[in-house]
Amino acid sequence: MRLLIVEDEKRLALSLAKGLTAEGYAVDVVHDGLEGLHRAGEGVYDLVVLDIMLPGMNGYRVCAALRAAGHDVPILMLTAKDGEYDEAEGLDTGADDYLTKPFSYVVLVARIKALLRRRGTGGPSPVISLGAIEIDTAARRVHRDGSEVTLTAKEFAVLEQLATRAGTVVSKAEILEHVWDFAYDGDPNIVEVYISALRRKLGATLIKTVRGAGYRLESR
Amino acid sequence: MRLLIVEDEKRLALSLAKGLTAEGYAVDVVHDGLEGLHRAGEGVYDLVVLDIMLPGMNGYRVCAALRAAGHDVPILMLTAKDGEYDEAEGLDTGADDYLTKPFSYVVLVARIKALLRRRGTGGPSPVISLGAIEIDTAARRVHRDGSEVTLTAKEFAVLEQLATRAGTVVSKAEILEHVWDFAYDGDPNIVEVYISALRRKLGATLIKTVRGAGYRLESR
DNA sequence: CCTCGACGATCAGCAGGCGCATGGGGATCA
DNA sequence: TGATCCCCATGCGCCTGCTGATCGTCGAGG
Repeated sequence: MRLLIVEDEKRLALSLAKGLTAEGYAVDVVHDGLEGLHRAGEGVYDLVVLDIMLPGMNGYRVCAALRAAGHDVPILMLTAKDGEYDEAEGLDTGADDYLTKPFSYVVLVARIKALLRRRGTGGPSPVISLGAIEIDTAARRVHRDGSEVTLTAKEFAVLEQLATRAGTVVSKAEILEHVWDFAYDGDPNIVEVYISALRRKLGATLIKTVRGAGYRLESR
Repeated sequence: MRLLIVEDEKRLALSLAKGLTAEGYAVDVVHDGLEGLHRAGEGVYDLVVLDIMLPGMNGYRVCAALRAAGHDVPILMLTAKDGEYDEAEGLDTGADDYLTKPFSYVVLVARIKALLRRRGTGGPSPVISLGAIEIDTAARRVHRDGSEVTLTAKEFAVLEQLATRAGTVVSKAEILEHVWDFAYDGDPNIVEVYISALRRKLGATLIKTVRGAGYRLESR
């Protein structure tokens, strides 16, 4: 699950990025509106946190431009409470939710999860069930034969990526793209390491290797 | 679905055009940067494949000019691997994706499909059914009379190529061009080797030899 | 109807690449 | 400062992909 934060207050941006990374999301940060538009346009993000007051291009215009280009990525807007910009305008341009500064971190995380849940399954069930394995994406917990398995943040992110596309082959490049952030430039071997860890914890049969193509999670 | 190819290497351009036409896209080709800019500016294309080294006007400038004029058509850039031009610069000018020569045809098609999908328009149906044989392109699985047949990456690629054009004759040269790199110049016998392997796994009757012309997959 | 040449099919063997496992070092958090 | 997590590096084994040689088949022409 990969997020983009477009926020020019460096301290706030850093703080959000750290917290969300700890939650298990892959987080990229940009400080400029135009840059934010380009990155969000890549289509690899599952959600965009978008400040309104930005250098380069303000948040409303970024949001409107994304929607005009046909992107339906969930957008959570941030704004200062003091007039000039207001909620209605934000929602008008196509934002999915809206938060007024200052806000508490837990509220932000709750809103993000709500938006992702809304997009993810459409229904109220954030639990993906695959044979003996159950994945609760909201609680970030995994059960095997009823007993809980503890996964690290990255392990969970890789599993989630495979699970949301269960039954189809996901290439190593795609996993890298969605789980790691854009600063990462390392060995694709890292994916194999995490696949290996997941197999050790969840059983060897769950994840199938498709040589030369990627990995596939059986849908049942 | 209409594509524009801006590429001055005539052989490569022709080859791409033929292959993509076979995939079901309508393809136009121009060999000059300025001409490419004009055509792309007409706004009738769903995607532009844009080489960087071009007579008239180089690819970066074409791309930048299109973006400056407000066009958001997806752009896939092509470039030779040897320095001077680099990825970052391409993406900076507003390209959506980027491919280094030499690249394999299947990779190119995958990127094109990914870009088009990102824009909301879906690709063709992933499951191809031919009599007793079923090909699931997303899961990379093939079933014969209901039971799964395991194919290697290359075997699958050859089969996929034949299947997308089921009922028509596909020449050995076309298969070579589409499945192997453009740079590949080995023994064309390799195609026969893979046809042989596919017949062994899927039954001898599925793939018909058209002597002197190529192979044909019966559509049912 | 037979012969011959060209094209296609198949097989075995080899080298290289891909995927997997493992251990260690660096960063981060309590 | 200890524990955990993440990433990198290395080595190894197996499978894949390709080559080259041989065998089979088709079709034309005498």
